[in-house]
Amino acid sequence: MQGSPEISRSKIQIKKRALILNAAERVFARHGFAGSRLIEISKEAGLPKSNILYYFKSKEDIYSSLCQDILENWLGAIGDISENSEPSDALKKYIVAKMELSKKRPFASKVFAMEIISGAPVIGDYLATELRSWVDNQAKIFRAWQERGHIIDVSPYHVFFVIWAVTQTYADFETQIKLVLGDGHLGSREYDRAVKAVTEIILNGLTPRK
Amino acid sequence: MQGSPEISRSKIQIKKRALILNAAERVFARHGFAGSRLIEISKEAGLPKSNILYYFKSKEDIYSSLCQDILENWLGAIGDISENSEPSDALKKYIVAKMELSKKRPFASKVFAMEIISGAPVIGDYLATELRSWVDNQAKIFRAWQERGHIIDVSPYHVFFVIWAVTQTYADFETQIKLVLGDGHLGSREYDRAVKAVTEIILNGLTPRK
DNA sequence: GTCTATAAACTGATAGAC
DNA sequence: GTCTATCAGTTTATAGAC
Repeated sequence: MQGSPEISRSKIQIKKRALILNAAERVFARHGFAGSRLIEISKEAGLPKSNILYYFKSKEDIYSSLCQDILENWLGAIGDISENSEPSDALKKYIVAKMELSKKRPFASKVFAMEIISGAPVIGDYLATELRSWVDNQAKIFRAWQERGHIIDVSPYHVFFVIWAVTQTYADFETQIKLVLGDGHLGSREYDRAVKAVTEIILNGLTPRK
Repeated sequence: MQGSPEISRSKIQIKKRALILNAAERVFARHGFAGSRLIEISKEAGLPKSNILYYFKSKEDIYSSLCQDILENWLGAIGDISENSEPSDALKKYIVAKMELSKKRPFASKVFAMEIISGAPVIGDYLATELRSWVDNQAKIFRAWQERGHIIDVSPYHVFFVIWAVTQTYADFETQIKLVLGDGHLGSREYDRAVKAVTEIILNGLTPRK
């Protein structure tokens, strides 16, 4: 997960690399790293295969560049949970932001899902360091809320596992959801229903009863 | 998803096929169908590669047999939700059963996750017919509960998507959970905490406030 | 920068000896 | 039933013409 800070690229390089990463995202989302073929990425990108290996030195290079790109995009899109806000406001914002991300970039979510199911060979280091310390910090805020009686007394870590699971399922298991709903596509109306159900269940679920 | 009812097999065939399917479950869980190699399955099973293709006619045959096996196992392990019981009792039973299945057979859960993320080419038909009609029936029970004011008014379908996502995350994203918790393994103590958190959040989340 | 040709290694599956 | 040998097709990656 080391950055590539010193590499200077021309305009066309930046453009083509972005085109290839975009195509790779769709291919890796469907077959994972090991199951994906360069020729499929090249077809998806509308480029000859050898052109792909001109812009990236290997299949692994494409994959790790993609993972890094997704990671940076996600970190930018989702903010922290601030201690000063009301728990319900802060959590709602977080959940809605994650649901929007699932809707906006479902293939990125699928690439991550496959990567983690495969044992996180590429992003494992990030999970164990940056993500872990981020969750540790958020957990402190949760504990403060719990001491004030604002949310129920459950492990904050598992609250995050629940939120992640639920919000990402609408990207990762889109196929299943479509087939069970009998809908050709997960339209905006159904997606709104999903956001409503998810936020209601989790927020209500975390709120104590007197 | 058609059964193979008429095929008679000797004892050794049954035994070796089970051994191979067990090995294949671990391999497919890690790399998905397209990313898995017969040689890896053979190593995992402790058999020479050509022996694998003596007991199964192709890689696809292994995979679809495995999917069918998992499906039957799951249908047997998890019962329906009965209308007559209290919603909280019925739902708690269902959630705990799903959590136990995730703990007991995590690789099976991962195979399914990868299959669905890949667009469900093999189990798609099952999802669109059997699973869909099962959920349709359960949804009616939910609607009855909602009319009596026993659970909150959200789409029953999304309640299932939430429950599935949360219970399966402890199998599928086990790697991430371990790394974030900083634990070498998801021990029984932590798993109990997970079951507690998940059931509390969902049951509390579905219970109306007067 | 782009594309054809091809090397070098691998993969699913089969044939046939034991 | 088990195992070695091997075929035919594929895959990543490189060399070199344009």
